[in-house]
Amino acid sequence: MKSFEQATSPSGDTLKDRTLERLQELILTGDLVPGSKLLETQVAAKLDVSRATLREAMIRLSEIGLLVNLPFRGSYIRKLDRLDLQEIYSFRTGLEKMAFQFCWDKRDLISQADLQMRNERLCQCISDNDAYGAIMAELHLHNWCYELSGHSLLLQSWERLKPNLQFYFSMHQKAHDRAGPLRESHDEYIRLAKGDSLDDMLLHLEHHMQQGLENTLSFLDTTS
Amino acid sequence: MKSFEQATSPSGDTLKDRTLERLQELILTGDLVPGSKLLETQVAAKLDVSRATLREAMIRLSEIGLLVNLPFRGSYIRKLDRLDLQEIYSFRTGLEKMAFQFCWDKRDLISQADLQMRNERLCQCISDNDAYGAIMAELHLHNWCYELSGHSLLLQSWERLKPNLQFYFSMHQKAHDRAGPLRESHDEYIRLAKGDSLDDMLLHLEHHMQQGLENTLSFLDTTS
DNA sequence: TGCGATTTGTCCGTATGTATT
DNA sequence: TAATACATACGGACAAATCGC
Repeated sequence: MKSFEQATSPSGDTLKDRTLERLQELILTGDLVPGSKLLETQVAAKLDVSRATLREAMIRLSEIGLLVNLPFRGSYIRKLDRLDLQEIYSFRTGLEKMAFQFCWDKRDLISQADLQMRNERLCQCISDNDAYGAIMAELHLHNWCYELSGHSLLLQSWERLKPNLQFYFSMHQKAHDRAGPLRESHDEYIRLAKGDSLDDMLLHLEHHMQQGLENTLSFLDTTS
Repeated sequence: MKSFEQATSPSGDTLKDRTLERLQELILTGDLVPGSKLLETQVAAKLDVSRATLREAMIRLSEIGLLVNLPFRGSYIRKLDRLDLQEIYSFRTGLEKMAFQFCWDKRDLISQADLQMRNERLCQCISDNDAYGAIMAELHLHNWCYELSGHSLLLQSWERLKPNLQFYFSMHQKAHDRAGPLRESHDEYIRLAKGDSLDDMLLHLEHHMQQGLENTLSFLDTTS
């Protein structure tokens, strides 16, 4: 189990990996402002690592999409506009529909109880008005179908997309100093995910994601 | 146009990028045997680059999936079994269905003529018995819907998956010294892609991909 | 437009840590 | 257990490209 986690999520073992995580954290928390340039020597000093190690971490952050690297010109914190948000949500919708198609026949009592628990954790965060916790809980809830699908390419693709979602939420929460799209609990989502109609689930996913997108977009409009 | 190509496909500009392409070429052509270990000093000397530059290229090849990096143990050429092949094909099916959903309303006379041309190039390669050209032509044909979709995340995901497909085809072609799954021309695929029923297209995609997978799998069986 | 300052890209030598024998 | 081989990581160096004046 331990070795499996290390194999799929090679984090924390090497300094390069820890640097990646720390830098990602700095981006997600908003300590590094979107659009600003990262000076390698400066950031390397700040994180107390060599330039080479930092550069290796930045390459992977560029692949995720949190950084934009322009050859000979530097790396910049990714700036996300509403078009990017629409792409992320539409892609996410497609991925999650795939995930449910793959995991559908693998559901059992244990995994359903697991799903239930993840939802309850989300509900708890919402009622506690814990915005950050709610974001993480919601992502963890949606992680369920990808894990259950047993499809490594699909899971990998989702893991790459996930930081972008976190980035949005944190970005606007920081910018406007109020809770982001604190969504309603996922009752319908859960009910259908436990149900016996895959078509209904897929249809609901379209609606669910569209709702999430519109929530976030309208949230942006209130401040533009 | 030039700057756009550089922005979306950052290739050839830096030594790191050229090294990535050269190393990928060595893998795809079978010069580097799947499962074998890559010694950094040795490969760096062979490619005439520094270890740092090579490592930056290898990181991105690991993300694509052509290399497997084990911390403190080294990097190995990815070995692909039939389970990996099934994953690649099923994921590819999902991606291409997404692509057609996004590009469907963007089709026009010009893009349809473009699609036609790509198919004719493929047919030419097949009738010429040009196995390598056919592989490239087929991938270029399938590229059409991703480009037309205008969805950068989707295109990016496909671009990441594509080398894995090339890897398979080249792998077995090399191993058995005969043409890989030289598929029939994509007449039905083209006809439906030009037609006016998205549902028919999506349905055909499932069948088309399943056919491709079975062709490749049975091709493996003949030698196991 | 040009020139100096800054930064990235790239290389090298070396030291440390890990895995394997 | 010791020894070897290798990956990891560091610091300094230089050229080339970019940026700012």
